[in-house]
Amino acid sequence: MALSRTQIVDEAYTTLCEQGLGGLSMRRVAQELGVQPGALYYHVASKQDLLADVGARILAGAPLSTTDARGAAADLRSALLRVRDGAEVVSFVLAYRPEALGPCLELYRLFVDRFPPRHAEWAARTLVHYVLGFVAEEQNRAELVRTDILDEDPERAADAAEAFEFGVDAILRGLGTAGPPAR
Amino acid sequence: MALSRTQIVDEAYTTLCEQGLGGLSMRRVAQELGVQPGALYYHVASKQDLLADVGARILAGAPLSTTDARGAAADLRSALLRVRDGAEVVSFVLAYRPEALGPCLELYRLFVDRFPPRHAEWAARTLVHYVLGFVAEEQNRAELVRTDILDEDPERAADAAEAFEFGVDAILRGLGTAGPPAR
DNA sequence: CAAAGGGTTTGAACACTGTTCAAAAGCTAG
DNA sequence: CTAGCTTTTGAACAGTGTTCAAACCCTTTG
Repeated sequence: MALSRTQIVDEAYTTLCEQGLGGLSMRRVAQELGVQPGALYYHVASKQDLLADVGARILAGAPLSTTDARGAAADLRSALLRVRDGAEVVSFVLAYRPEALGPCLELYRLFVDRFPPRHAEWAARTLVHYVLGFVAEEQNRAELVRTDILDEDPERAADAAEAFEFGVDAILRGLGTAGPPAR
Repeated sequence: MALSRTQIVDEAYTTLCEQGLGGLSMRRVAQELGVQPGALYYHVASKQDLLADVGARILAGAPLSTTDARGAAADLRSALLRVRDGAEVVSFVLAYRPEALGPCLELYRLFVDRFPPRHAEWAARTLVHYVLGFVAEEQNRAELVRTDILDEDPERAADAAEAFEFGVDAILRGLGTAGPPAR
């Protein structure tokens, strides 16, 4: 059967899940598809181009809540955590081709009735930047643990969800959106 | 003169400023020092090890305010912006060797009299994650512009500082720390 | 049925990357 | 001057993203 862009993105996504960003090479994807590396470049302009689609797929896997910002942030975090180095990939795509990340920026709808449009977008980005920063560190650490460069830190791991929510709640409180009352 | 670790870190820092992370290779650093690549590995365990020191140097360049969280966030952003891909490097080091980033995590002192220690650290990390996420996107975009993959967006660039402060203020408001009153 | 014309894939090459290690070189203390 | 230690070399290993002429396969036309 003829190779297709979708097939390549699928394989890249799978490889990313299994091997992380460090193990995701064009050559490996090609090999997994039983094809020479050069063949990929007929369907895909560059590795970055391919990554943009992979980033979109990461977010497509778990749609964000459209009614509750607190829930949406949690949804985003767990979508990212499902894929090794998910935050790093999505963070890159956010700069490279933000339009590929539709669902992510749809988040701003949650703020649009509380802010002028310009500020609603900033509010959404504040939340997204926090989530990406938080999960990027989480996953960077996980990769280092996997290669025995770092020891696991069970205490930190156990607190991760709570620490994450602490930040989300603070941000939402500051944005004047629904959240638990200030303590 | 004999090669030294400091000399290598200096050269790596300079190369990072001039060429970005994509142009920072062990071979290039070696060449710039008039030395064979292998020589570096007598003074440095790995590229990651080297990057940890470079990350520390990035932050050392501009010490953070120790009295004002809003100012400290701005200081952190401008320290990162001074160096190409500064946020990506520091973000990695935050996971790889956080103790090398002393000044960055000292930020938590600003929250220590308002929260129990555990929460003070989370508060500091919330701010740091946001700043890193924000600047990482800024700089990723800048790198893509530099390689003509993206067009410059003057409108976004002009608003960057304001957007950044919008987020910082929201976070600090949510954390219950000094900041402008809610609008 | 054959030939022409795509679209698709190959195979090889280019110019790189981080890292290792035996051997050589440089230097200093005895 | 020489033994011994620190430092550097040079070469190699096993990869990386990307390009491109040439070959291949398949469909459509004569």
